[in-house]
Amino acid sequence: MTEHGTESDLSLAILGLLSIQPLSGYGLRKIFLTTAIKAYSASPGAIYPALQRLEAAGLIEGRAERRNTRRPSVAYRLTAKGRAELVEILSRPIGRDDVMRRMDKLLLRFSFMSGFVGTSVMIEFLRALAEETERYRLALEEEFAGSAADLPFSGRAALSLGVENSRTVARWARRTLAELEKTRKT
Amino acid sequence: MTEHGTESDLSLAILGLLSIQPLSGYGLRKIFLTTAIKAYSASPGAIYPALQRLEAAGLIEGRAERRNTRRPSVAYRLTAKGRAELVEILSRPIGRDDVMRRMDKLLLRFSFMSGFVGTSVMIEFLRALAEETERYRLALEEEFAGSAADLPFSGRAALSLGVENSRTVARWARRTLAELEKTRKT
DNA sequence: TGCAGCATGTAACCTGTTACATGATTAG
DNA sequence: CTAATCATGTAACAGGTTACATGCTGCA
Repeated sequence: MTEHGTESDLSLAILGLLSIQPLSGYGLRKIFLTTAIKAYSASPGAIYPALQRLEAAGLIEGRAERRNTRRPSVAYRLTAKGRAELVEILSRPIGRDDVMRRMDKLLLRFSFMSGFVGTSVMIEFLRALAEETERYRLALEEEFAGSAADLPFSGRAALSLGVENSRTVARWARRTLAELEKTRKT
Repeated sequence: MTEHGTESDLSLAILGLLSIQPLSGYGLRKIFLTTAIKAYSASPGAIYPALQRLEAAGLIEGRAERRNTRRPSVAYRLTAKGRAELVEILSRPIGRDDVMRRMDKLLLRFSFMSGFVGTSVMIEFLRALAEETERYRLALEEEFAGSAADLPFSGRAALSLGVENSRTVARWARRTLAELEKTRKT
């Protein structure tokens, strides 16, 4: 089930960051502005409403800091429910659609996994990602083989970048999987 | 300037496809459902309103086919204004933000270029893409070097996939650029 | 005759963008 | 004291998602 207003990329990024440390809205903004967690809107018009939604859903909880001023900053942290929700999101199976259209979100999910879900979940995630991505790459290559002759130069080239990107992701997933399994045995 | 309702990925995909051949709403849907132009919503709730917006803006024009039935299908084609608009969109400069957050749109743009804009525009596009992507890759690598020690395993791994993806794109851009320049000389 | 696929559309809802507004704190 | 930065928010708008609704056409 899970409450509403909890399913966007931005919400996931917020939950993930708050799982590491409590942060204010502004603290989140700075992270979105200055680190590689790009792609997730840093605009106040997105962040503050998202925080309100997450708090209304009981997934995060804000405590006023700097009590003695009229404009207190609020440090948010995950609630137990929020932690459970994050685990649930991180543990979801990977579908073909995720690989085709939501690779960014998959990466975001993976980046928050360490220490939050067990190694077996991470292993399963990477295994499924490698498999689905390979499958998708094969489909793209078939399409390429079938239609390359009809496509203009730029269409053909764009499609072939799609193939290469899939290759890069699948290779990364297999390599990371191997690293993880090595660590586990040690 | 350019009218409203014309700037989304979906609108660009529609303009691009109609620049190749006239299509009905359903024809567009089928393409989104069955080819590599994934990532662009195939749902009627997105496509039909988008077509209405583009027609209202004077960029496309629908002609009723199958006149004698009560539910005619409508074949849309680009107007002169729509062609001009598409050329303008395809020719826009590439910014850092595009490379960080809108790579899909850049690829979509490139895929429609052949025959629609001159070789010099394509060359400039690829040159700028390679350059910006390289720059971005360097920034990611710097960030990786600076924070890898603090990051948990999965965060580090996700960041390193970001680096590899940038490498793949930059390499593709340089290679495609070389191909294009060779073709030109022939 | 009835079902699958062709074909078009609407309405409610959700969330991000842009632009604006406000006040507090700190460094020069 | 004043400018930059910290810090939080709202409102209008745009566009996509989901779900629903409708009717036609060809075929078994």
